Amino acid sequence: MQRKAKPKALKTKAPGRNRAAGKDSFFESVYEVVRLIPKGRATSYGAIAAYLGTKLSARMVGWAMNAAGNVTPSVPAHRVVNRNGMLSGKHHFPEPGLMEKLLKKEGIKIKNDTIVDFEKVFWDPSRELL
DNA sequence: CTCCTGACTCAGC
DNA sequence: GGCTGAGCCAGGA
Repeated sequence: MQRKAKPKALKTKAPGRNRAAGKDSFFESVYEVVRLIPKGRATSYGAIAAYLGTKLSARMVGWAMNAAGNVTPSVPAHRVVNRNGMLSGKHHFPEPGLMEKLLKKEGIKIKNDTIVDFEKVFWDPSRELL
């Protein structure tokens, strides 16, 4: 699925661009929210993105996670999964299986790289935090 | 400065 | 009902 036909430079000063809590980089905001995720819970990129105001671009959340392993303290990226509850980022971890391993350790059941009862462990920042 | 990619998500076919 | 297309923002080459 290659992104063909790129819409040229349409960046007409995105009207949104909501800087959550006035962080220097929206990355830090993502880290903060992820770190706030209670143990035994998980959230989705879209949820975090929506909380930050960039729900239209859940990709950025995942992108931030990419750098998460580079920041301190370590961000529990394993608690962040896609909207389906599937461990999409497990492939990006230092070692495959580490993600579900950590989740299982917290009490979350994983099956086929997918969180069982994701709705139960789902943690919405805009709902729990707000 | 320009182009691309990327751990997503929704809508359409 | 599964897959493809398209949109989003931001950082790196």
